Amino acid sequence: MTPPVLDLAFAALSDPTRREIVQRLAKGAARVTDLVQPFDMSFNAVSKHLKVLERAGLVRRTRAGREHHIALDPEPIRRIAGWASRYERFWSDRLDKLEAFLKANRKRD
Amino acid sequence: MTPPVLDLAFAALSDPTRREIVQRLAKGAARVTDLVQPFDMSFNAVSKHLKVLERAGLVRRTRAGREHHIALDPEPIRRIAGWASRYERFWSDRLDKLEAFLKANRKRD
DNA sequence: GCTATATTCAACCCATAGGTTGAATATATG
DNA sequence: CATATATTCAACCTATGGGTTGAATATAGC
Repeated sequence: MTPPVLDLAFAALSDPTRREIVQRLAKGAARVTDLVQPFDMSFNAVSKHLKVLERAGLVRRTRAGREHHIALDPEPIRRIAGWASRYERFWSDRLDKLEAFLKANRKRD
Repeated sequence: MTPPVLDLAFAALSDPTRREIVQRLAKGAARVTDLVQPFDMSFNAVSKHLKVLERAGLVRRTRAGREHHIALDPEPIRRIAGWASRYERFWSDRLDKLEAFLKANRKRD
């Protein structure tokens, strides 16, 4: 049973619009309207993207009157980095590995 | 124009079955049949997952007769790690950031 | 050459994703 | 109070995802 936290985080970040929002939020929290502004897309579309980010835990929402303040929560990104780091060892010697495999499975003649 | 390489890699890794396949491949290349075995799922379903991983560049396929040998290409994972590392700074001081934001936007009375 | 094995291709199904538009809701402000 | 602003909710549309089954294709081995 893999907890779905990585599922949601990876899925949320697979959309370029959402990654752009995350990047924007790295510079500081913002209101929904502020986040809509750079995009050529309806307000509602961005609002939906924010809900996806929120569900994935990448973003926290605090209501202040009629305004919602959206702040980055980098914890899921940290989890992703942790997951990816398991393959660091690979980043240097993948060609060696492939070679070794091909050698091991070479037809014996 | 963000090249879609991260889109594809993040999307591919959002599925737990595919992450499991990647993990399995970290131990060495394998044939399609070998990769199907651990899953309670049709051969064709796994074959489709492999195509997704291949399209995302996470996996390389070399045909050897009727067998296809699937090997991990960790480069996209490296790219993801690079993307995520931009938020490392955040991993320690996000609470400070949130606090600062709330303070800055506190109603003046 | 015939049969078994490894694999993809194609068609289909249903759920979800990403976008739209048109309300509804809640809070500010003159 | 009336109106403008900030935001979600709901319904809809089309495309894609993940799975199935049933071929088709290519290679291996007797």
